[in-house]
Amino acid sequence: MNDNPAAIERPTAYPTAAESPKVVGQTPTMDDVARSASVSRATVSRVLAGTARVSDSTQDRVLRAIKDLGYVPNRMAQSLATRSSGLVGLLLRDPRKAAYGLLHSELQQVSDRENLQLITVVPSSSEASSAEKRALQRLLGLRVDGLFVATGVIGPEDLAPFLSVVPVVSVGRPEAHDGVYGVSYDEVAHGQMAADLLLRHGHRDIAVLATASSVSVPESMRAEAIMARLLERGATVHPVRATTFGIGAEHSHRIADMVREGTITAVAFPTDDRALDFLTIARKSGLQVPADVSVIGMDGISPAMGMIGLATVRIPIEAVADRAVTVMGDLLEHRESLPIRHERFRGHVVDGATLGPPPRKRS
Amino acid sequence: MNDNPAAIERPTAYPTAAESPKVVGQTPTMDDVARSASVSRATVSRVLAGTARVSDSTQDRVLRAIKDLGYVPNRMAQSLATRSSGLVGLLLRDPRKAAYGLLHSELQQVSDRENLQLITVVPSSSEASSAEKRALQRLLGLRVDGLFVATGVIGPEDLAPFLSVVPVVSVGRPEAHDGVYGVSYDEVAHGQMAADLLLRHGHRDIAVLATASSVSVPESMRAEAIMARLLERGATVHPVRATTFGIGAEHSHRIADMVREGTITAVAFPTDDRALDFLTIARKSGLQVPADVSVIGMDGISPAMGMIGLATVRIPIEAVADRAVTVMGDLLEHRESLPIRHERFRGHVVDGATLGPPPRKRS
DNA sequence: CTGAAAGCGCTTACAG
DNA sequence: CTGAAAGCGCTTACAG
Repeated sequence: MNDNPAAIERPTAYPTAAESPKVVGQTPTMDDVARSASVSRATVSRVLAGTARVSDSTQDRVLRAIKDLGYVPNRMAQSLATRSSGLVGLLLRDPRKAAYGLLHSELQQVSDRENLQLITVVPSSSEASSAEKRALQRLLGLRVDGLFVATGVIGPEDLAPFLSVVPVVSVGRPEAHDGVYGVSYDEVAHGQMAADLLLRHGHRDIAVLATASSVSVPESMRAEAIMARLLERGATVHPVRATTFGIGAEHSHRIADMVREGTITAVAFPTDDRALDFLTIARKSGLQVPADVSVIGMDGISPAMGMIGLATVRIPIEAVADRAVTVMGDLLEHRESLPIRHERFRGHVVDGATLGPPPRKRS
Repeated sequence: MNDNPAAIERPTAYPTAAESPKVVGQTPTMDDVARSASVSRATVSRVLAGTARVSDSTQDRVLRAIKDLGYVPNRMAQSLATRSSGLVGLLLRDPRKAAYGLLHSELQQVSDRENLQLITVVPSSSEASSAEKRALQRLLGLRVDGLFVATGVIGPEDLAPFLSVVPVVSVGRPEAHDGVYGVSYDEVAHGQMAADLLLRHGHRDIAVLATASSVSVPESMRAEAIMARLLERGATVHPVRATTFGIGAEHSHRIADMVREGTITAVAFPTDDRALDFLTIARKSGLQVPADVSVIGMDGISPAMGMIGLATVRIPIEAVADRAVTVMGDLLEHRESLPIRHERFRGHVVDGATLGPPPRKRS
């Protein structure tokens, strides 16, 4: 968990002020407000809801009391009474990944705009599947009105029991259950875009890092699409199989060797991270990019990417988040009338400094 | 919001299967379980709580019924009855930033380990201060038992009214209210570490990008600490004032000019991002790093950083998250007896390929 | 070991 | 426009 040796060091502690500043008071309740404003609970509730007509003077008194007491309505009680939490849950896979971070941020923005209250739960990454189930339970226990699932491991079978209870939108994951509305990336198109860009630069002998689908479905889809397109266009494909999710340096070395042997003039990766790893290793071993080999990645999210100049395909996270929230809004309004679909959005190619024409044949 | 032109494009839609697979059923309630198991609600509750003794046979019947009905206890009702939500809220600033992403992930891990149920709310970034207040309300409305605040903008005055109601731990932000327990980074030490590293490499004429404290308190603290240490050690400091939060290319160009003029041999940045920007610009304009100028950043979080080889100071996010959760656990157990402190953790220096000895004096 | 009942803090017909 | 009362789905003394 904590591999930072400094963590063990005693922290600098600055004892401050006194103990708890105030007496620990009970949170004021609607009854307190009612009493303080000399009205009934019902009236306070009405003022809060802003729906029914309330005379100005009572309204004022109630508002004052609320302010004075620092009253915050208890949503638990509200939702119990109304049978609706007003909350939309987000099951998020891994906040450390830039793509998920951006997705989280975007979903949040759009939800806010649409007046959906988003609350996020992250399954602890250990014990992936059971953790995701527990996180799911947490959200369902909160009786969220809707659920965004942006996480890979949880299977349709876990989701199925709840589909009839709460609208679920699967976000940014390629595979989707028939009973679940899906909004995701068009990974096949992305693969084709990457392939086409390499072809356009004149490459014909191309390595592709092909992640096993057991490791990552999206990565595998991308790689397969790249290879299919290249073959279709008559290029020669040199697949390099990756069977680990982590970035394995061996792949990068293997590919560097292929460059030196003159077997390939370009290489495509299913993620920017993997491409970056290759770039680092290639440069260290004296290869020039793009003079000796052209490189393209996929994702386009990391802010560092632009500075490095890596060519890539930018996945349309913003569009996906936007659409997912719209769909959720629709589902919440007229649940049964919306036919379930799986929508896929495509991003755009980002040309970069890692792309050039193939080097002349070495003699 | 959505600056991706592809977003407008019609998505590929794959209509799937049928409409909603099942009839929309009401979520089963504890009463349903009780009836199905022919016991009272109280007994179901006891089985769920696992506290009181229940005969094996009833227990079995209840468990069966729960499974059969797919019963998930309504936490809203539970917390209303127990006056405790069992939830700890996290107010998170910006999920897009790698440092926050990692913090989020770590807090999640540790909370899980400590059996705290973490739920996260992100203030929509627009209208910073009021959005944060709304997000705060959302969490308080949920009657969280504790609150992590990992966001800069919200002021002590907004927090104050709730301090007596719910334990608050401020995480990773340097300034902290006297009434709030703080666990953060020792930015002063970090600044000194960066300064010392440059000095150790023999540099004496050093530029420091100094962010205004109105822009970012942590950045400003770091920069001030770097400069103070350098001066203390007899080096010549060339401050470059930054007054925007975004990365301004002008600063990088200015610093590059100072290198060419021979004014400085090294430069320190208060964030890796800013350092990266300089690296990019410096290299484009023909400067060699570290041959012409040494560079150090601060943060050490982005995965790309290692590949680039940027020297930096790695902030101890893991240690801070770990400690923050421990503190929260203590506060939840024996609230009044824990004196409020502000603890600061220090990270460690990461030497990198962007550091070298000062170039010989140009003639 | 088990059940009846009160109560948690709200909302919402139903009557004025 | 306003209040009394029932009910949302649980938990927890209090009695058996």
